[in-house]
Amino acid sequence: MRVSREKAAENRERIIDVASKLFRERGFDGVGVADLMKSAGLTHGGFYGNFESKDDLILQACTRALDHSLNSLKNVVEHGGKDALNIVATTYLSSAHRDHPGSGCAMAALGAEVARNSSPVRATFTKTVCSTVELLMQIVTGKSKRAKRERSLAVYSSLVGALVLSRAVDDPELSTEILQATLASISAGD
Amino acid sequence: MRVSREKAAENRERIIDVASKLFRERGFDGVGVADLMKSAGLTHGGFYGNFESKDDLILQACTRALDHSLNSLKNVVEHGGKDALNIVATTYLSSAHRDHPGSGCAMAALGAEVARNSSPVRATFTKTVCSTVELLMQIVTGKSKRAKRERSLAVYSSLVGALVLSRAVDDPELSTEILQATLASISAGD
DNA sequence: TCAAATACATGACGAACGTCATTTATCCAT
DNA sequence: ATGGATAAATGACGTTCGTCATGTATTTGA
Repeated sequence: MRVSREKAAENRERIIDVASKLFRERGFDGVGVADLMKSAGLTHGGFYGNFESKDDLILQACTRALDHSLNSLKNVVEHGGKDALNIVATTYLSSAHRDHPGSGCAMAALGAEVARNSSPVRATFTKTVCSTVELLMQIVTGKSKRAKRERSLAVYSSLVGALVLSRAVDDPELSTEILQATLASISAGD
Repeated sequence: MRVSREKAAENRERIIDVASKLFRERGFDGVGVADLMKSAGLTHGGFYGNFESKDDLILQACTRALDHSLNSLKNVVEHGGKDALNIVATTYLSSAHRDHPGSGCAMAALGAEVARNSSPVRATFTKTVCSTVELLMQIVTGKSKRAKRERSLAVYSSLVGALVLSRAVDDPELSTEILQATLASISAGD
């Protein structure tokens, strides 16, 4: 079966979107190509017309997920004013974010797996870390640029770590406690 | 082929040790049963005499890894005196730890994967988080027990997040910067 | 010393994996 | 309107996966 030019492009986009969601939910190895295509409403055969390989798709899906997060952050930085850091931390450390990894931070969901991946995916993650830190520097407090950068890195670490911990833990109460303690620590000015 | 009673027990222990190392290095899905047994010097067939399933081994390997980390922490808490927190943070945020996930913190290496695992493994991780926080409470500063607990949770999040980030990143300089910024933030008393 | 117990090896199973050649059906350009 | 281009479906490939039944050799207990 064939489909219009634009419908085809739309399908391609949907595959990437679905992949970026499923990878964050189940990990790279937890999603097969057939799974993926079915979730996008297609059959597995059409995959290699759109992508060179699964690794190729992983790269594109990660890029999309990271870009999306970065844009959200940029938006808050630009329009959050004085409260920007608080907004960022509160949103990131919300139970909603914790409970929906598929639409959340790829760093927290896939960071550990990416570390094992020697491929270009790591480069994309690295670039995102750089950009994220630069954005955070605009909303953290600090006497010097150096101090702001240091604090941005520390805040970023706290955010990612808290999310990973809160997701790994089985006890809802403890999970929430982790998020709130980290939020308090960040809000306290560090 | 058969082997003495104690040699068999020794083999079993070695399988768990090797598994706890390989899982942390490659993730649960990244290590097959055959791989594992070969790394332990055995063939894949003997596996199911020792373990009920791969999930069973995952549980035991995680328990071992977590216990080991917890014991290391306990040791520093008991003998580290005034500098205990600094020793913990410096060790945890060292390049050696970053570069050797196979013998390092299971929370940082497997936390995201465990979050997807509904099994008893999550319960083990939860218990370890509880114990870790209780130990950290003995070495952090804080006016009240409540404040100490909050700070312990925040420190724990920082440690895990910094390690995940530093491993995900491709650029050695940035990676080290993440570790040192987080260390500085923790040492600064928060 | 000899029989029973058992630790590991061998080899096979169905399922799922990533990949691709081929076919089918439809859009697009002529 | 028609023919070439092409998006997706079909179905198959060789691996590798987790699992297990069976075989074999050795240790252990009587």
